[in-house]
Amino acid sequence: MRRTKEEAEVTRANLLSAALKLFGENGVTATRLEDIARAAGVSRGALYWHFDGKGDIIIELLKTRTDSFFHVLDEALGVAGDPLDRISGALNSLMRHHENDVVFRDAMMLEFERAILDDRDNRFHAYLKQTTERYVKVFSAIIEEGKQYGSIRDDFPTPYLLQFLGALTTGVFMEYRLLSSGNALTPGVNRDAVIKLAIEALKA
Amino acid sequence: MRRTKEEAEVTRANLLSAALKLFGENGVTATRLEDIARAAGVSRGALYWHFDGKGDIIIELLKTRTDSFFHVLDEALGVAGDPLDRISGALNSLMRHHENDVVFRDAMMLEFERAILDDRDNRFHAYLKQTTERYVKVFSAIIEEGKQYGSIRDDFPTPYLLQFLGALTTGVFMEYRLLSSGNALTPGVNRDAVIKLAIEALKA
Amino acid sequence: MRRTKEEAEVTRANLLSAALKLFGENGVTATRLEDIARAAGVSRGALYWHFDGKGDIIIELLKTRTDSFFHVLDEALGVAGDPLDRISGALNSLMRHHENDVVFRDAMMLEFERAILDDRDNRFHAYLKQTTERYVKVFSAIIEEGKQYGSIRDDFPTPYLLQFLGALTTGVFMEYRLLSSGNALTPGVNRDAVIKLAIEALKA
Amino acid sequence: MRRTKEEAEVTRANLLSAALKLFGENGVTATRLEDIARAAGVSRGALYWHFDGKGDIIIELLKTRTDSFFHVLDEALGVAGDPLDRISGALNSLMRHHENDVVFRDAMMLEFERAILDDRDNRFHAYLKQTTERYVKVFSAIIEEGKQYGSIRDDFPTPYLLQFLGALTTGVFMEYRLLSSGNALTPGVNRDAVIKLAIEALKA
DNA sequence: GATGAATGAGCCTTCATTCAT
DNA sequence: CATGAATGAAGGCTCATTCAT
Repeated sequence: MRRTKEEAEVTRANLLSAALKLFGENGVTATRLEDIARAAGVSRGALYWHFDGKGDIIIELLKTRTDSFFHVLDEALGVAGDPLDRISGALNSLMRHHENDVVFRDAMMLEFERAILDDRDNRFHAYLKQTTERYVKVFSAIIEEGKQYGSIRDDFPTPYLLQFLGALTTGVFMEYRLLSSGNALTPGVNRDAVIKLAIEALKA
Repeated sequence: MRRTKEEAEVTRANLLSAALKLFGENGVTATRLEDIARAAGVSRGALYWHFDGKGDIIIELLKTRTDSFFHVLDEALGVAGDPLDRISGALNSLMRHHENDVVFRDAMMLEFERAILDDRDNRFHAYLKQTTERYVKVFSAIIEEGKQYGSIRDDFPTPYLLQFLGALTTGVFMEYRLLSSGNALTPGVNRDAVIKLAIEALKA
Repeated sequence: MRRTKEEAEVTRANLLSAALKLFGENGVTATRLEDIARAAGVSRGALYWHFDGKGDIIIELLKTRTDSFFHVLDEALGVAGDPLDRISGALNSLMRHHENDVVFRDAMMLEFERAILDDRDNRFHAYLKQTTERYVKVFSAIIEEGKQYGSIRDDFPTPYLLQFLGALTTGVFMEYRLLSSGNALTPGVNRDAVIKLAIEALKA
Repeated sequence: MRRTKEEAEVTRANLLSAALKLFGENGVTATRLEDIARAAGVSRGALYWHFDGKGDIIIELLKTRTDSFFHVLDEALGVAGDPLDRISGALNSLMRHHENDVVFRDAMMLEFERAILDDRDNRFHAYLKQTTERYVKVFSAIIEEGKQYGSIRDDFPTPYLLQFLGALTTGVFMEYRLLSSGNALTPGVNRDAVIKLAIEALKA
């Protein structure tokens, strides 16, 4: 069957979103290409026309993930005002997306997959590295800004504060993930409380 | 061939520790029974003499994990003095073990494996649940104690403080994990800083 | 590699006939999927493309067996004339097929495989039941007809005559089977004699 | 544990009867040595002390089978009187044993196991051959005797009558077997009717 | 662009057999 | 005599990947 370029694009997009959904639900390893193809309504052969294989799909998704993460982050941090408030807003925004946007959550969780972490041929490493570095840069900047501004404490080196913030964020993300597996510590995440406590810890 | 009862116990122990090590290094899914057996210096058949299969090994390891986790935790919390100091000490102890004791770290990380989280036949769920519940109980108690004692803030419900603490701990654990994959935010975890910030956030 | 639909059908048919042949020669249990695939000139993977596994192949073969058995039987019984003669003709026809058509013989013998008889998950049972019931119905009818017609003895209930006939048929079939294993009672089956004796026993 | 000679004999006998029972219930192939040993209350090692392996057990059982079969047969045929009556009695006796003596039935059925029929290394063949030949000799003799006596028809060569009789017997045995698998033609075997019909067919 | 067919490597599991104790 | 531990050869099945059409 000959298809137009637009139809092909649709197929490609369907494959990607099907893959992300299934990766999120069942994990990268447990998701077969067959599953992805079926969910996208095409055959495995079609998948191989659009992508070079499983790894290629993952890379595409990692790219998208970086984009959507920083899109949310930049928007939240890019407002005017006290940097600490903006950090608070950013945390809130990230967590809200995690809670409400399943695509966003699936994309974030991709990062914690062993299949990606233990990247034997270093295919994915670059994409993760890139995110990490940008994350560090963005947050370091705003923390520095907050110190200058006077709202963020000055008695800790920025990397330490960054680490505190990063760990907390990661931990909350994991809680969301554990919630869907029924293994979370508490029956739900109280966004406001966690953020308030984090912000207080950073406060000058 | 191992013949005596003691030698068999050694074989069994070797299999378990080989499994834990390999699960930690390469992930549960990527670890083949063949790998475990070879690392333990026996054949796959021997593995099946001691265990019912991969799942059975995982369950044994999860049991051990619970034991070692609470062993560390109880010891750290079980001293006299200000509950907040004891929490601080417990965090320190857990993180130190994570840093220095690779067996401990591998055991802790087992919990975040998708193969275990997405427990289709609910074989592992009970063991995770058990840990989670005990963790909640232990930490809730000491937080309450701290409130009574006057060193922990009283303006947040205990579950919220617990969640904050839990997320931070999980996040730091993940950082250790990411460090070994080369994907951590920072080149190392500064234990003291993270703990100090966390404790300050809880302080009355 | 077979690519077109027709070629795929050929592959499928080859797999089935190879399976039947090997089941007949070596038994169901002793036949490996590898053997079947190799005999059909394809890989084991191809086998799994066409069938769900060994059990699925068996079911297909059982279906075919029912068809070919009743095809032979109906044709032989469906002529005009004395029912007893028609029974005689049917026995003759079945035995001749057993002697000359190795595919027919293998298909018939499938039924006596323990792997099929001791059908733990009741997958095959339905197919056997179906054949048995139809066999009983067909032969009961013609025996009744023969009684009416006056050529078959009336002093025995039909089920008893049916049983006599069935046992004799089964026994002769087993003889053919034993012949190929070199364990038969006699160096060959004398069709005419056995049938004549059976028919005389039934005669009014 | 050191055991006396008598105890060892008991173990051996237990192993044999456990094996026969399990072979009868689940088939030779599906019965594991582990099953046999467990049913006999010993370990697999013990089994290997008494026997050389699965094949050795089968051979022992085949020997016993021959003995018990001819014991029943000889006793029934060895009376005085009309040979045809004695054949009738023998059939009755064999069928009665099949119906009532599970050990006898299991022993008889052993013969139809593929594992034994398709004896690749010809280990069992001799034992089967021996039975077959003796069976042929015994029945040929009594048929000849019946012809002489005048009660058995003279218009068929003895081998043909023998074959008729043998097939019928085998067929009835199979019916007993199928009964326990739930696949028999009729809900039970009517011994008297089948025998009467067979005898009439042979009658002079 | 897409499909259906086929490959082949790899994994889990079973089980007869061996053997030190 | 008997046990428990261990071996190793298969066998069934899965799945990423290839490719003619």
